[in-house]
Amino acid sequence: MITVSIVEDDKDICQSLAMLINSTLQFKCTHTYNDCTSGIAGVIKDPPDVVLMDIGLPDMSGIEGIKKIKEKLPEMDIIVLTVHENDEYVFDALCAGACGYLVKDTPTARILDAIKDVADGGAPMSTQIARMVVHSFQKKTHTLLTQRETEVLQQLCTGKSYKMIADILFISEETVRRHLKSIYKKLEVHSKSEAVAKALKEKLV
Amino acid sequence: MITVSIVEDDKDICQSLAMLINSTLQFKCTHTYNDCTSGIAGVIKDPPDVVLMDIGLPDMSGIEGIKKIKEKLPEMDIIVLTVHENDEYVFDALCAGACGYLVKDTPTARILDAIKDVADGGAPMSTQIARMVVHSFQKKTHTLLTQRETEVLQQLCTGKSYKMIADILFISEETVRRHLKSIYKKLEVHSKSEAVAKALKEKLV
DNA sequence: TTTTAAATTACCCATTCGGGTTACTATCGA
DNA sequence: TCGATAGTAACCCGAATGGGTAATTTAAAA
Repeated sequence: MITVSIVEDDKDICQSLAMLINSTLQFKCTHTYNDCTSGIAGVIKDPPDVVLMDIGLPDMSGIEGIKKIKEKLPEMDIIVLTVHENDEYVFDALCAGACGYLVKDTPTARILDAIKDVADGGAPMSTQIARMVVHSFQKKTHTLLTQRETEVLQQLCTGKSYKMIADILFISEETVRRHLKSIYKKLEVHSKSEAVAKALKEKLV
Repeated sequence: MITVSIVEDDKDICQSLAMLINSTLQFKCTHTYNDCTSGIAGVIKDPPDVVLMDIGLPDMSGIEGIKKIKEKLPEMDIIVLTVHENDEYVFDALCAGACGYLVKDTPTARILDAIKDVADGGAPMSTQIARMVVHSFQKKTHTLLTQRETEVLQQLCTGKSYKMIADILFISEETVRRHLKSIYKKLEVHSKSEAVAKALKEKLV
C-alpha cells in the first residue's frame, strides 16, 4: 500500500485527487493540505510515500516547499502537479528536488501511473516536459568561436592558468592570451571566471 | 506513417526489431544498418522520422554516431537502445543529442510506444534512466561551506570581481578575499575560474 | 560560562590577468 | 591573385588575484 499526501489549494481538485487515489487498492491518500506551510509541516511530521504538490500556492511557492521538505527528508518522492505547462518552473522544481512533473490536464489514469512510477524509482513527466529536460543536456552549436578558441575555452573551464593551457596546447602563453582576448570579445565577458560561468551555463563546451 | 531506421550490429536483434516495427500499421522500418559508419551515411542520405541506435557498435561508438548525425540533421529524433543499463553513457548520449534512452530488455510494446512518443515530441526513457536524469538536476547539499561563503561563491559564479562582490554583499574587499581563501581551501582549488568550474559542474550553488 | 566557529577587516608581496598595439604565416574562397 | 580569417607570437602596463599572517566581534555550542 503506497501512501500519498496532497498539497493543493483548490479544494475541488484536492478532493477529486484524493478520491481518485482512494478508489484504488494500491494507493491511499492519507493527508491533504490546502496551503504550503501546513503541507510542509504535515509531510515532515507524518511522511507519506509520495507527495503530490501544486506549484501555484497562495502562501508560498511550491518550489520553496519542495526545498524545505527535501531539507528534512532528502529521500521523499515529490511529484509536481501544475497548470504551468511549458515554463521555467520545470527546472526550478527539478533543481529543488521534485522527481516528477505533470501538467494538470494529465489524464487521471496517468496520474496514478505516475505515483506507481515514482514508488518504483522512476521520474514521471509529461511528454513535452521530458523533451525540455532532455534538450537541456544538449550543447549549443556555436559557430561563434573558432576551433582553437573552443579548445582554449575547454581548458579554461577546468580552471587552468594561461601557462598551463599553453603547455597543454603546445603554444606560447602569448597566443593563449591572444585567443582569450578574442573569446572575451565574442562572449562579451571580461574575465576568466565570467567566461567559464558563461560557457558552462550555456553549454558552449 | 512513421518511418524508422535501425543501427544495430547484432543482426538477430536488428531483424527482430524491424519485424516488430513492420508488424504495425503506423510504423515502417525503412532501413537497417549493421555498423555505425554506414548508419550515419544512410540516415543522412535517406532520413527517417526516427532512428533506433545501439551504443556498442564495432566500428565507432554510437555516441559519436549521434553527434555526426545531429551535425547534419539537428532535428533528427534518435532513440538509444542499449544493454548498458545505468551507466555514464546516458548523459553522453543525451549530450550528443539523443532524445530517448531505452535499455534492451525493454518490452517490445514499450519500444513501439517510445517511437510514437518521440514522434509526438516526447523523450522516452527507462524508469531508472529518467530518475538518473532528474537527479542530475539536483543540487548537492554541502555542509562544507558556510552560509556566507556560499553567497560569495554564488556571486563568483556570475563572474564578479572582488570589488563587485564586496559592494553587493556590503562587506569590504578584504573580507571577500578572506572568504575566497577559505572557499579555495575547502574546494581544493587555487583560482576563481577553477572555483567557478567546480561549483557549476558539481552544482554547489 | 567558556570555547569554538563564523564573519569581519587589514597589510604585504609576488604572480597572474586584461587590454592595447603590432606582426608573420597559412589557408580558403572570391 | 587578393583579401579575409585563423593561428601564431611578442611587448607594455596597470589592475586584479592568491597566499601568508594577524586581529576583532559576535553568535552558537559545549
